[in-house]
Amino acid sequence: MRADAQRNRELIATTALDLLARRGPAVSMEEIARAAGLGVGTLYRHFPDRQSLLDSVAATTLRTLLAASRAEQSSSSPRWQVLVRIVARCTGLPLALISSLPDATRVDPTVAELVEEVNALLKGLVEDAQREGSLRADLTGAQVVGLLNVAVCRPGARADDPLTTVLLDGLRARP
Amino acid sequence: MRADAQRNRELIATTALDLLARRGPAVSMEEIARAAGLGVGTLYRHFPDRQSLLDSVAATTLRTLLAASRAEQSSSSPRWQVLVRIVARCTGLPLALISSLPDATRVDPTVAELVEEVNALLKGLVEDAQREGSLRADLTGAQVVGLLNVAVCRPGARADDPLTTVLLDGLRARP
DNA sequence: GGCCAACCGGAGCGTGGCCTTCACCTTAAT
DNA sequence: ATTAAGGTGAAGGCCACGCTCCGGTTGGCC
Repeated sequence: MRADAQRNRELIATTALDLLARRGPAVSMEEIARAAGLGVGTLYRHFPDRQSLLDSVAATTLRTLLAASRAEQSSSSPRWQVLVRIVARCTGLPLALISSLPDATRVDPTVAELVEEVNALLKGLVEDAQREGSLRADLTGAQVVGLLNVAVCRPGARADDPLTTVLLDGLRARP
Repeated sequence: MRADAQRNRELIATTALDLLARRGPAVSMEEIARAAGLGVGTLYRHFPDRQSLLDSVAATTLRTLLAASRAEQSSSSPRWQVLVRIVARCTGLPLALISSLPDATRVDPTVAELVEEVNALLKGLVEDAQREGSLRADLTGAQVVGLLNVAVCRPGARADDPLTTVLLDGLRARP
């Protein structure tokens, strides 16, 4: 593969991720192309169609997140700290957008599996934190993961958002 | 006006509000018509175009909310209780959707003014609660109103949502 | 009951945006 | 210099949505 081709392929992926995170899942191919400083045709040279581009971005992002989360998980820090760090990593990622907004039947099986793994890891972590006594115990693991999804994986979210801060404080166990 | 016409007009308004709250601001005229058990033509008999229907729904909703909020505000309850009750009333209303999602220039001036009034009232209430010592003081009134908007006025939100509960707990002042 | 105007229905038109293609041009690599 | 891989963006095709319109229906009134 030619050097410029590889550069452009990565440029497309990172630009698409950025736009998806900032403007939501409805970004058009032309928007991505313009933001990357390329023509639309170039996008189709690298990805057979729009869905493939989205799936590729989602898979890469999820794999990175999963690896980082596993590393974080095997640390000896309190589970609460681990959870906070993972949440910080997740903020702004278009995870919920990719996993739930397009009807769940059409998603790439690889992506679906990765989403499942991330959710399972998060759920386990939440329940561990509850056993540790640092996270409020009046919600199920699935509920916590669900509310993190809608609060944290929304377009434009940032790790130092007031919403993220307040939400994490609200998840802390009460004395 | 004939009796069935008035019934249908109200049916359209309530159905549209319900769908906007549950499915977001992109609901089509045909979706609203189907959900109301009517034809599309009937919608256009009562509202000249889609925007008018949305504006009408928004104005009615905002007026109701504003009246209820003012009543609540003049009660003698702690400001925190007042705020919680108003938030409960707001959950699920497509307020942010109507006020911010369509570019702010095209909104009906009446709606824009009502949104402004609601936001001002909320901001004042938040600041009063901060002075009262019941609401955390490390955020500006505008920030709190902003996060309430995205958290509470999202499609599918409910007053007993885990997210709403956790968020309110996170807004409580710490001992 | 009978009349009429108001009302309802939903197929269909026009439009705009979006994905995708393709014929031609550019450029990296040898 | 050569050549094949890569890039371009205007044009095509498609689809969903807003909106219209006319034939059928229904409520109000004498």
